[in-house]
Amino acid sequence: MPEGHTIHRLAADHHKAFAGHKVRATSPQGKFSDSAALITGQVLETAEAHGKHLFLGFAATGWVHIHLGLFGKYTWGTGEAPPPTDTVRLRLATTNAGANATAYADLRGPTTCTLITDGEKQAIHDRLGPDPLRPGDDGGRAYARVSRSRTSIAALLMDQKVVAGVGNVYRAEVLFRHGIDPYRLGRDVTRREWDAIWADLVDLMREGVRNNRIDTVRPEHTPEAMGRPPRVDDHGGEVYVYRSADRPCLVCGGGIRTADLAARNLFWCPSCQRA
DNA sequence: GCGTGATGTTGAA
DNA sequence: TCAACCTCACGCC
Repeated sequence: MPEGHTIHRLAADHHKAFAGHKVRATSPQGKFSDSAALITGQVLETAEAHGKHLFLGFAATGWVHIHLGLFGKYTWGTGEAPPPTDTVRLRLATTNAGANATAYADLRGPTTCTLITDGEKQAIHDRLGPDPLRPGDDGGRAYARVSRSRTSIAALLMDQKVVAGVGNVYRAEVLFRHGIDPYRLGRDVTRREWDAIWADLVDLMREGVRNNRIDTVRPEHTPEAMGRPPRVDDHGGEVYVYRSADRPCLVCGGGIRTADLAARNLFWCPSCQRA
């Protein structure tokens, strides 16, 4: 689940469910118990995302900083919350006992779930690059780094100091959509190419927030439009190359390749993506 | 029941 | 470059 679109969606969902409400916070799993005690009874003022970082704002107490890492997941529900399982790091629930349906959110498996100050939050923003999903963030700032770098564009896109929020799926897909070989060096990416990549990330990731999944295939290339069997993938969305090494390229019919790059799986179509 | 892998990041070697 | 961390679903006995 967790690339930037997931986190921005979570920020919006927290806002909708909890903003302006006193919350009840518990940590059945234990690691957040002390902080949960401080949060309980406080009003959630705001929820914000930058890249893959989620910030829940409680005026009196500071911010809850959450990073899902690779395994972190949220489960949402309305009505009476069932007894939490013992891996729930943080359960937030509304406190109104009246006629309104109560809401709860269970967080499991995050890399980070801690209480931080304004200053600590600012330090996180400072070390993150521009985020295609933050209005006003500037892709040109990312290009300043990309264009000076002898690192591959595939590695640069995953570097959160360069662009915040892109993960392994968007990385593979946006490079495919722009016909760029993942091993091309950053400094060999033109300004025009980068501007197109950035604009595309803005579109794709907004769509990702809307649908809560990653879809990158243009209508004319869907398996249906190409007369191929529909794709079944547990990640849920329709993609060109991510985890697709077992099927022909939707555009050229050639083989999708996969390789290790910096301990992550890379996917690309060598005939559609030229150096 | 056991082994595996996954949309991520950090910190030590 | 590598191990560590966090959780769960899936395939294969």
